[in-house]
Amino acid sequence: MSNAPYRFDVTHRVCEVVDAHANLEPGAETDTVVTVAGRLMLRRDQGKLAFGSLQDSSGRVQLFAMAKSTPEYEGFTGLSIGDWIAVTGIVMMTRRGELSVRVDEWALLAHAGRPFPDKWHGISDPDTRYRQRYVDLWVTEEARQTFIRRSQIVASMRRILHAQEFIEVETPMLHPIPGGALARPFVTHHNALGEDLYLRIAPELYLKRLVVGGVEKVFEIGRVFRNEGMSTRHNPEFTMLELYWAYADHADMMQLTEELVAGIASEVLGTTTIEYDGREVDLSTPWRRATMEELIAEYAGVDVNLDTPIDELRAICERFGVETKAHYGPGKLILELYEKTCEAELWGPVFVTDYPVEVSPLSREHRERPGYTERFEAIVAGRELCNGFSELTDPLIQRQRFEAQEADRDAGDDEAMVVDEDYLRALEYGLPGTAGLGVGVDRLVMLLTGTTTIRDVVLFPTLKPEQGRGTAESGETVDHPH
RNA sequence: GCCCCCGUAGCCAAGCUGGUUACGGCAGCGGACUUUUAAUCCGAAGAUCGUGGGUUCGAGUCCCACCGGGGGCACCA
Repeated sequence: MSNAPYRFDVTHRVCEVVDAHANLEPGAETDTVVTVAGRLMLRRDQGKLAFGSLQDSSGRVQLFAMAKSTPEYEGFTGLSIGDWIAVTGIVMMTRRGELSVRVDEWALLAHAGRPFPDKWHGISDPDTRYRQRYVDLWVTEEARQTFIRRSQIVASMRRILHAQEFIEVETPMLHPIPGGALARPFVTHHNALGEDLYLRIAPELYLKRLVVGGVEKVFEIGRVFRNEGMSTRHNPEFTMLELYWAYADHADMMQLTEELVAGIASEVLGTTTIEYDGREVDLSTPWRRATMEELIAEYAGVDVNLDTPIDELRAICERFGVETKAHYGPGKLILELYEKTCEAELWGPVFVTDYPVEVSPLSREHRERPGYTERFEAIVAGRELCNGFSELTDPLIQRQRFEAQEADRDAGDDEAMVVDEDYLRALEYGLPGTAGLGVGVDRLVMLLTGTTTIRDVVLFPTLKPEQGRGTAESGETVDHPH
């Protein structure tokens, strides 16, 4: 059994020691005694002297040990890189001007039985970084910073929404009917119920039920699951912010969205001008608004709308290399054309508006443009950041939309929606004009941390199982000191 | 699901058109060293070259399959 202590009294975080003694003269010794703890990340032995670097969650500080004053000096110099230790001693400055804690007492808290990667080169293999994030976090400074920033971004998001009196809720992750988005779900099974359940693809329909229930401003930040391909911007489970705001419409929501994103950037980064992928992004408000058709005209140079003859639309799509299916109507064709020709080109931030009804089964029809909806997506750096709209509130129209979706499903579209009778029943009780928004939190974090792959903002991204490779069971030798 | 690329010791990493005992660095091990900063110096060691087949007198290198990863496409409110 290990004789490592069950608990240990630490008096200072490393950053507190560093901050409080930044201006010591070289060679100075204070009479401030501190106890710090962390991992030994480097060691430089020099005979009767030894230097080490102790790292905790707040930073690094040098350790200074002397054979004549450090107890069990041989044991100290025999520590492994990566060992968790606690050190008690005075704060001092070496002759070369490196702030240090003198090792007057020390204790081993946990031995690192596996060697840490190269102290200088770190880990380059992404597989190792994602699989063994516990190692990556110690070795890769940027990784640690990214996840700290992620926490700050989400905290800022909550702070801003709470300040506007939105209420945070949690709704089911196990859904009897997958709904609220066009996506393939993961299926699971509940034994006692004897029923299949679906991991949610969106919380949308539950949150709008809450508006029916009188929660006028509501949001949820949580995981959703989509059974789709993986890429630099797609992880099968990812985090969404969804919010609903009674009595408001899409224009209000666009304003809230840009203020939210710019506000988070200001709070967390101190600026609304950021750099992404080598280019500047100006998140300051207001953001440009442009209809989908205006953008198609701008980027593809063709004028299309819902009145364009469908044969002509198909021909245009083919000209731009868009793959079309027989059951696509004009709305779907226009959306496909937009996605092919515009989306990746849009640096933004820009709100793309006026999505066709055909591709927006939960959005309310545009008050001035029949066939279109009051829906918008914000595009930043060529990526979809969020989606929002004036919500469809009429239960009869919603039923028709669901039925149209089921027709698509019957035509072979396994991402189409199915009729949710309870949701329709909720709408029958009355949903006032309401605006809704969904934000991809991981993508927002990517944007604000300058990260180009979602795996760098998700602590444990989905990977294939490694099947025993590199695990203790594989017969690899592990150094057990006890 | 498709295409391209990658996989050499705990980590980083050479290895040109196939040619004998696979170059090094860090970490680890032994030794020297009382102010180092990726400490330095000396010494010894550590490799089923992702796995399995195949071609060849000879394979880390060429071919096939599989495993894992990366990028792209498809898919993706």
